[in-house]
Amino acid sequence: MKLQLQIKMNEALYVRNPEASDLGKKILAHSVQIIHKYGFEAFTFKKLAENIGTTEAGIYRYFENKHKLLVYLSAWYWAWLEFQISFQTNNIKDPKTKLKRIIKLLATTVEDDEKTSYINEALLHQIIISEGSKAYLTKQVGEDNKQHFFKPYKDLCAVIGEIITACNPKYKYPKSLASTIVEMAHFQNFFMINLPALTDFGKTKEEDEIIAFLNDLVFKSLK
Amino acid sequence: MKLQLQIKMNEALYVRNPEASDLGKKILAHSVQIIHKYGFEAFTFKKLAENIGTTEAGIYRYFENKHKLLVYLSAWYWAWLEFQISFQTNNIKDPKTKLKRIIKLLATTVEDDEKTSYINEALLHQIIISEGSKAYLTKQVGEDNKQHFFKPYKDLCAVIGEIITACNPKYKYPKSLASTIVEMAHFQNFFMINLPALTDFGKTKEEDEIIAFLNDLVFKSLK
DNA sequence: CATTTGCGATAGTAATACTATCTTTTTAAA
DNA sequence: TTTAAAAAGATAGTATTACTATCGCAAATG
Repeated sequence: MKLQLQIKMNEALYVRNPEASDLGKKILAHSVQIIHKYGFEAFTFKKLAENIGTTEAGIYRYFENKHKLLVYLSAWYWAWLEFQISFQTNNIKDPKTKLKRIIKLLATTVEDDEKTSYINEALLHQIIISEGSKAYLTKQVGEDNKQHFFKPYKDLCAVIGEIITACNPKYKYPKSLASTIVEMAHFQNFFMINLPALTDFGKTKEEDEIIAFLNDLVFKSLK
Repeated sequence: MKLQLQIKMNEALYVRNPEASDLGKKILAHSVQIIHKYGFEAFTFKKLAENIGTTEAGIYRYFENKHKLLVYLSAWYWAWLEFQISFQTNNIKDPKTKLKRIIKLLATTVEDDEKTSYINEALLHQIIISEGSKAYLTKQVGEDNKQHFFKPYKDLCAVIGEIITACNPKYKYPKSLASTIVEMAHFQNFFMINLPALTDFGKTKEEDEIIAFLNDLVFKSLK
């Protein structure tokens, strides 16, 4: 028997639950492929529909617009990542070891997770690196936040913030440090590949160096 | 006599130099206003043209498309900020004092600079916080980088990286730390205002706390 | 005085981001 | 097994966006 991981998504993110039908799952699967290939700007519902073999109207039955779809994918990613983290750090008692493990998970290219058949996590991870911030860098961020669209992201940062506090209860900026390492795990990766002058890893292009940088940053901060 | 600060911009960023004519300056001035008010997604050349009292075709004579205009504004901002920084830290010899001053300049709301009449730096600063990353978070980042569109940003980070090295020549990640503080000076500000759960400053919403956080982060890293 | 240039005005096109409606197929409850 | 509701397919249509092209006037330039 195969385990299936189901993530309960905020209902306001979709018109019809894409995880509850075949077409819905295809929409998720193919949108990940297309956004990864062409970028979010060039991604349209028409292309997606053609790619799946359905019509534009068919997509609109699931998602109001492409922004909502991006927010959906982003929320899904953070929820999935939080599960990965809680799973993979489950037995670790020492908060420092735990934090190290988390940094590694944040900054490492993920492999496609068999537990979720329709979403390719490896591609989604790439998408979140280069398109993820566009989910909240908008004029509607306030509205979207009121509807709890960013809850998975905030939850993850909260969890990391608590572990930071467990490492050093006197440290004054656990939440900001948490959001810093989450953002930087992605940005330093993007810079390393695309704007290498902004990093110290341009030559080797090794994720391990990003991990070393983030560990240095965090554990010196907590000393 | 009034001093005029002229920033020499990359010629590939525009079709016709906007700083060399009246209409061009109006395009810069009004695009800052409109992007600030409606956000970059809702900003169109048609709205801009109507706002100025010219036609769409008139705008296209200056900028190929709105992405180029955003990259232009972003490049202008970083070039302007680097000048501000070099000006305001000119006499400071101690690299630590210098770095502190820079962090303050990065994280502080700027006032409109009288030296540049047509661009409102205070608004532009806000724009760069919420739209700035969209200049490079695209599929064309490689092409754009080849044409040196991000040179002002990279130059600023390089300058900061050198001061970091001057503070502690043994520190292994000066460039990554530089890009981290530049990005975080903006992101923590955005989060503080829009997604306060991601920061430790949600209650007070004080820029000074962001500065304190960044100082803590940097100087513990360099110890 | 001739000429470039800058700009306004107008027109047109392909693509995007939707909305609406009607029909057929699938599913699931009576 | 029938029946009706839900999902999906097919088609059409609209407003807006993101451009490109052309023309002619007026001011600056040489």
